[in-house]
Amino acid sequence: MAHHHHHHAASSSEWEHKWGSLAAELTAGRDVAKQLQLILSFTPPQPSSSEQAATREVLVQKILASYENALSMLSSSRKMTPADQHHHCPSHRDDGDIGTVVMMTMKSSESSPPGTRSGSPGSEDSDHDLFKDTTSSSRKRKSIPRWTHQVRVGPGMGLEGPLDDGFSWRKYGQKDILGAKYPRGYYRCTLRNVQGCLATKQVQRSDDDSTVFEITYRGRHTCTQSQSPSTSSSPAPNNISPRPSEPAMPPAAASAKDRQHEQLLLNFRRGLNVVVTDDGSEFDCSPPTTATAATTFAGSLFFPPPQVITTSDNNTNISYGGEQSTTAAAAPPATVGSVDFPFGNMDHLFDDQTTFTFDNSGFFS
DNA sequence: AAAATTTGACCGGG
DNA sequence: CCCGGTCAAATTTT
Repeated sequence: MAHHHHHHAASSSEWEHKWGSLAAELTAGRDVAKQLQLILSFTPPQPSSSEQAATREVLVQKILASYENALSMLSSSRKMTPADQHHHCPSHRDDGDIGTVVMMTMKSSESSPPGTRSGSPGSEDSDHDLFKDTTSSSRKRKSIPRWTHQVRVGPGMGLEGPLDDGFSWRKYGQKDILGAKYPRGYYRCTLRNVQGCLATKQVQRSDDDSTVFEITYRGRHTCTQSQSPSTSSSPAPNNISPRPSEPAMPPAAASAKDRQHEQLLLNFRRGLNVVVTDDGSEFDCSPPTTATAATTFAGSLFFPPPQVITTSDNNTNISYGGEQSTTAAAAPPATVGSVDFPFGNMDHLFDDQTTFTFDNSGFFS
């Protein structure tokens, strides 16, 4: 009954494949757990059930800790050697959960040299971020914030996923990518010429799973996009992909700013310190040493108050400390990660003396 | 008619 | 020179 396929090579890749899927799945779980934690933190304090609130937090924290531990174990046990460009589909959940964010990756200075593998975008991660050393003063100056969502659309269902982030895009190009089965579509914010919003995104259909889209965003919206989602209660039936080899066709839906905030908060939660120059390019800055003021923000736990540093260079430095994280004592992710903070050109919006005020939703004003 | 997409040219980094 | 990202004219969609 049990097949003992222990062919050295063949099953090896399969093993790696499974391994990658595992990592991806874990990462996804962790992210979702983080979201839940976030949501909980936003929940207004219920005096009547303060105990339950505490319990909930504890529970979520345990879940998160489990994920973190599993991930760290996984990564310590085996580091994903980029030997083959095998692309693993990130998740196999199907319980009616369609059109969901599967995974998000953030890389600033990602280089894709024309070498062995660069064909498959989204160099697999699933662990890297925790151990990124940011402590080095780091003056990388040139990288435009870039993060990738992997989105899966369900057949026959209206795609409500982040394929539509609530923003309106205009396609300005399409390119065949070497080694990719499907062309890559280039989109930019419709209000580029109106408000100078430099946000762009590119959509790439996955090579093997045509239900998976890799959406890479570059730059953050500076425009005041209308979220106006409540136009009609009955969302028009959107055809998902009319023809093959067509990357994506985002309809229109809701929650623009919500999503934005959500993402921003997620970014925050991962711990970061960011600098934005007037150029629009981002700039790493030294981690905030004032971890002493680990005040509870947004009603509860994690991130310490933000630190806004404005240089005389008309550059705006927004630095954030890492998370305080009360996770299991085993794996303290107290390391401060470096994440790009994608603001567009804030030059128009702020002066070098503008004071940023972060509200509960993580945004500024 | 106006707005959005298509598609080859163009351009810059590696 | 190759590859990927963008421009812009032509063309299609609304």
